[in-house]
Amino acid sequence: MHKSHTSGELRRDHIGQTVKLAGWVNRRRDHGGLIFIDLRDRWGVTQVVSDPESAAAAHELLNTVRNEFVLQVTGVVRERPEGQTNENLSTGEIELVATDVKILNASKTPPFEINEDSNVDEKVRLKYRYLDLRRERMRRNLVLRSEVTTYIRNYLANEGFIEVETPILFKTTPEGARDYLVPSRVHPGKFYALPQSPQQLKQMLMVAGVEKYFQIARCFRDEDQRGDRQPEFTQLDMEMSFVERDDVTQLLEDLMTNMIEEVCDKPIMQKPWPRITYADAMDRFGEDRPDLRFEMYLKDVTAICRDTGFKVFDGAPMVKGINAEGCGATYSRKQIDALTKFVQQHGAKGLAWLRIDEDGYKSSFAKFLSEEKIGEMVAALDGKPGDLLLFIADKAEVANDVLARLRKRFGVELGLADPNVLACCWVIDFPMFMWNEDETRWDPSHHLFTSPMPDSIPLLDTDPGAAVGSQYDMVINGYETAGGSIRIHNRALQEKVFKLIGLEDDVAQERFGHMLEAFEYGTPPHGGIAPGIDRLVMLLAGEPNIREVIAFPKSQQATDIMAGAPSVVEDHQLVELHVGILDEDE
RNA sequence: GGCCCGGUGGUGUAGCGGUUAACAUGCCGCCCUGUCAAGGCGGAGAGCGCGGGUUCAAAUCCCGUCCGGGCCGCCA
Repeated sequence: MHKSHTSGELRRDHIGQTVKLAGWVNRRRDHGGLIFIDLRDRWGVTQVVSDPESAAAAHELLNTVRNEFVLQVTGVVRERPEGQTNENLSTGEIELVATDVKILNASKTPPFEINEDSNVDEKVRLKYRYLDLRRERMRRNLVLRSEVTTYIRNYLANEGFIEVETPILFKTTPEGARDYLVPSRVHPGKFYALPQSPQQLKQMLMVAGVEKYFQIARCFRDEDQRGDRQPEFTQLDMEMSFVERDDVTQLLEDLMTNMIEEVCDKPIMQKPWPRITYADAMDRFGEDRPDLRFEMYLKDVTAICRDTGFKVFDGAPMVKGINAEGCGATYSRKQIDALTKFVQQHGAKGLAWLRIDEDGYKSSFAKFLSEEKIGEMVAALDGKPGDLLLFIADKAEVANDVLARLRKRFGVELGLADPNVLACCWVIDFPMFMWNEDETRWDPSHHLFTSPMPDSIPLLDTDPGAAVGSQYDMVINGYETAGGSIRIHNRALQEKVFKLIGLEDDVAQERFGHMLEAFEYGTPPHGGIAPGIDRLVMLLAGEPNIREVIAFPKSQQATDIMAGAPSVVEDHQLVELHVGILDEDE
């Protein structure tokens, strides 16, 4: 080893010992006759000091080093002089007096500061990701991520789970997201697909009698990027046999609660986690992934708004509102106009607003309504002087969606959503299907293998829209961080669901015949869930996007800026794969 | 596919029709034995993503394009 200790571990106890450290020059402070080097490695920083008298050669060499040089320093641990300790440093009570210095490697001046948390263009950070990862923020995130996965592995191993790897080269499933395809060399014209998740494979493991499976699995979806979406991402994929919904949610809730309290100092807002039905979530939050860190519930005032004589309200299927408390006093007309623009961008026709003053109202719509109706609306939203009430009148989907976005916007803008708290909850009782207007058929609201709740099985024949699925989502601070369900384990039921979502028999057979057949060989009841590791670590780390918790993320256009992927390939490689490139100029 | 924001020394920013393109930091040199974002003095470093246009004059205005980011669509 090039070092005997790390740069984070030397303390008073080591005083007098001769040790060897190796790491990077974090900072150099040259006093002429005396040079200080902050030597950094993954574990911390230790101050090295040159002694020009007893170690002239070492001093000379330290004269020539610069930031990010890689050094090996041999020296004696010494107590710092009276009044010279550094309380910001875990090693701040001691320093290493260099007796011998070796430059293990020099470094060019880095393109940005490694030793401070300065803002740097993402382009530059991603191009030099190996330098970006040296910085404290990224180092901390890498460590946190490792702690999360290590904790999960140990916990699940203790619970009797086994980790099984599943193929990366698998089969296309066109009913999901767009697949990444890999051409087959030995089968001209045929393609593997990278898995969007190991869904089918983990169910096959249940057929295989594994009973308790997990995997830290890489998943691939060829869709456009967002701050919380990358083309490849990581899930804790889990599946269990002989379980019901509450067994799965209980296990995951225990795992997550213990894990979070072990690796993260953010408190969990409520334990046990609230369980919210889909209907309740839509009613109070307008969405199925509510941010529970603050209230500002949506209030349905449709009934009040009937027969008002105001066309916008009378004609709308739904009128719903929120109370931005205190904003009546603080929001300017210009800010309200910005909110109007915001809701229009998301599909609402307009924003009806009402400011409550001490002596009356200021409003975009009050003049069209009776004093009495306005009083009822204000009462419904608990409005008081200084408040700003905002209403959307539209189809239920639009009113809910837009108000949910407004609510989340206020959560940030008004500082209602405490970034240091984790509000975890379960959303349950999802509808089994969502009506797809464009294709005039039912779409599964989770995926095609989700079982209906036992009571809902008869509804598949009579009223599919009313059927409740066994799906459960784990939501943290408004992010969907896991989704799972109890699966169908019966061929006839699976075929019925395929039929309902418009999968022709022969297509179902071609794509999922292996599963249907497997269900005929003693498949146990089973279910599972898959938390997204990237989002989870992002929330624990308090980062604004998942790129910050992925060592080598892709850009928004799905490229690797450091290596330059994707790239052109040699013609002979294409020939081997029986692949040609279309000329798309026309 | 669409909308929005951004691209100016190595890095982060200012400048938004006429400037010697400014500031901070980093970098280089000299001085300096107790600093820890060390300090002092001096210096080098960009012609403003790229291409075209308007203008007497463009980093500043217009068009196109590339790149990064946010969002809509998309994400069973």
